[in-house]
Amino acid sequence: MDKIYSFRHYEETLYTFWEDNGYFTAKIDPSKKPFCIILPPPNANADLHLGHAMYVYEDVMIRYNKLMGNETLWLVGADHAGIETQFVYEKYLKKQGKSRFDFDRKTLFNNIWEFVMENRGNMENQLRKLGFALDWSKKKFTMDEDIVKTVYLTFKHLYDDGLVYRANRLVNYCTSCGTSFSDLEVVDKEVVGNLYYIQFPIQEGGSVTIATTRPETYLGDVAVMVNPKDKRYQKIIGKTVLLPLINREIPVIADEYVDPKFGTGAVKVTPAHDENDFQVAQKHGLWKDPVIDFNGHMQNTGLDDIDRVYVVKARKLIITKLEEYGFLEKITPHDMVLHTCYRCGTTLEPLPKEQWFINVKPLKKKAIQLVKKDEIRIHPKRFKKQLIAILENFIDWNVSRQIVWGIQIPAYRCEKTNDWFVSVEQPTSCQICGKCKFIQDKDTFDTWFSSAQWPYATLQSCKNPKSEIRNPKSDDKPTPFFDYFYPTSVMETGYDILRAWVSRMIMIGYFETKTVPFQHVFLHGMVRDKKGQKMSKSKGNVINPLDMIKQYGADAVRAALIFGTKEGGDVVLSEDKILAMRNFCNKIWNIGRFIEINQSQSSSHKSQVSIQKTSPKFQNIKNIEKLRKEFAGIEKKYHTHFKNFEFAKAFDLMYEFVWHRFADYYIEELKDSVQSGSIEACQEIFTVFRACLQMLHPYTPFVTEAVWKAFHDKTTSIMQSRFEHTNKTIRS
RNA sequence: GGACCCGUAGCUCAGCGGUAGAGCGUUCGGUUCACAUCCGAAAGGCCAGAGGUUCGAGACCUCUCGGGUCCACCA
Repeated sequence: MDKIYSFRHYEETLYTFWEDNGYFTAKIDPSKKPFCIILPPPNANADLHLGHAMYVYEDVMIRYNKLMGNETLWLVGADHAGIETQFVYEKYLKKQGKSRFDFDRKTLFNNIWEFVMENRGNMENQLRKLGFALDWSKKKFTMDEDIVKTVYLTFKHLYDDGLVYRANRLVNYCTSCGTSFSDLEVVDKEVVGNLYYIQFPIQEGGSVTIATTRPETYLGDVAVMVNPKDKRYQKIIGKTVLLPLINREIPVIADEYVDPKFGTGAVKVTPAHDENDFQVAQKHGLWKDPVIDFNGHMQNTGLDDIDRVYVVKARKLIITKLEEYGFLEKITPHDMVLHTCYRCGTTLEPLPKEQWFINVKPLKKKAIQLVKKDEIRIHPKRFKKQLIAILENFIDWNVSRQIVWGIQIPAYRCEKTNDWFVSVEQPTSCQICGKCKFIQDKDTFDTWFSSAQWPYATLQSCKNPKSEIRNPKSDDKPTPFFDYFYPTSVMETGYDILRAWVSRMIMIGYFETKTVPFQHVFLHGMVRDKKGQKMSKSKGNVINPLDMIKQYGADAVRAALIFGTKEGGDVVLSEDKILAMRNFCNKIWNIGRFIEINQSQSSSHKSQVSIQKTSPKFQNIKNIEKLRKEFAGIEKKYHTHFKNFEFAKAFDLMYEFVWHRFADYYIEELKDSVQSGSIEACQEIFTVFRACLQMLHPYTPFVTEAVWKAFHDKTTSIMQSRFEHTNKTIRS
């Protein structure tokens, strides 16, 4: 063994060794306990960042379970990441002086497909560099044919159960990007805007002043609304207001919703352009078609010189006009939040658009039950409350996206009746009228809709290598891996996507499979820099995991993400810490080297050994026994931590023990007798060290395997070994 | 407005009812003898503040102050 552990000589070779010899490949073994984790699929098109490196927790669990003798599957896949990827591709097009409008739908889709496929390998190799024990033989992509089919089937099932509906709802629409966004994708921007006070004349005499930040939308108003308890306005409720400049008549209505303290206490109601107004108007049975179109231009306002004018410009024109005619009372500055497009920064326009929605009420009810009853257990515990709150507040899910890069919604509109039907297979004839040419919805699914099905969609599509004969009937195909590994054991992901992903997997997963998609959820924290700031390119504090791996080795980077952290807490990562962990890896290596040197020595001095044996040093025997006892305690604690999902604690424990107790104390104390060939001392040190290698292996797989091979047949792996003391120390 | 997390050594963080800890940094002393990517030693803390529970509180409870995150609302 070399003086220093040089990870560069080992990492790639060892990973290839593992992969080629099938150590990552899951089989179906009914005699073993299955343990399965589905890797949250990274964006196929993007490089990994430090957040992805946090999936090391999954590797820790997988490798631990392998050493426990369980049959493990860590399933790897890639996400098409709809909006994100299309955005990246469009930037790429822009560099070439083109845009998405230069292509038809099909060509654009195919181009993005090729673009993604070219880049996909990067991400996969980066996962390998991290040492992840992923089963590459079963890798999946969210746009694989069989996955798409599953997604279609789920949608059909939801549709058949009456949980899918089409509704004219307000969506956050970006008039520049030409697409709508989910609430989750909206970026809030705090600005100082204006509050405009406008006088509306009342037909019966007098006037009422309303305050608004969006004066141009008054042309789409359906009512003026006041609080029924507001004494100032009691007498105008039920009267008729004449909208300035156009003289359209609208009623004054009353609703608790109005806050009397805000503005003047009187509010204009514009159902087509404001989410709250939309809801209130619906309650009162009021509606008026939009006065802003999907390109951001005014329409149907009743004012010829305003129609077809861009909305920002229209606002100025209208204000000038209102002022000119004496309707504008005053303008005051006002702190407000703009909903903006995360892609281009344009202020999003709430616009009514027909979309597909999923009624989540029954789904979330069941999901809440599952979480509350611990059918799905959340680690760390504090996230349980948070998840329940998230589920309780879940509103109906808009799954339509107006982009090309995604799974096209399998919904078809009859040209004759305008009714819709949903079909998993490409229909040959209209299922409504039977003869028309029907048109498929142009929209694609929200990426999270396919992600929500990932656990069962992937497992169902895993082929059993032994029984390739498959039933052609799609609903009745054999799904041995699904049967064996589902529900999966643990879903491990960042706490930031509890809402977007975890909650939806539970809802959809249960709906489709009638069981939980995973038994445990383990959430990791965010990676931050030395100062506790989020890493971002603009701050220039981004640590590239691959650079660090190149410099310090994968084991060091992995260990640095875990060492000294609290479960679910954010991780502060610095180069210093990675360096410290590299030193620890070297320490592991050198303990092995010490043992190796002394083993060969003691075997060459066999004659001396027996002499040594007849003259026992009581001190050393005492130390050997002390070590044995102390290590038994460490083993017990280690396995308890794993049982409690306290992976960082288990690692901290090993770090402290291996370095500061085992190496610094015991080896130093027993050094003399080891070097003079004491068999007892050598054996005990080797036994403990062997077990330590196994216990460290989930965290630092490379160095432990490299050392392991130094003591064993080179064709074997530490991954074949099993914890020896497990029966004594833990109960399953 | 609702919820959650965090204030512990110079810095970044562990500690979850019983003698204040780690990594990095600092100071001093050590390399033929596994490792200088090392070893030994040292300095450095009213554990944010105030009450309370307890024989005993960084730890549990209440409040205050300070930092962060998520959600809701914003005419």
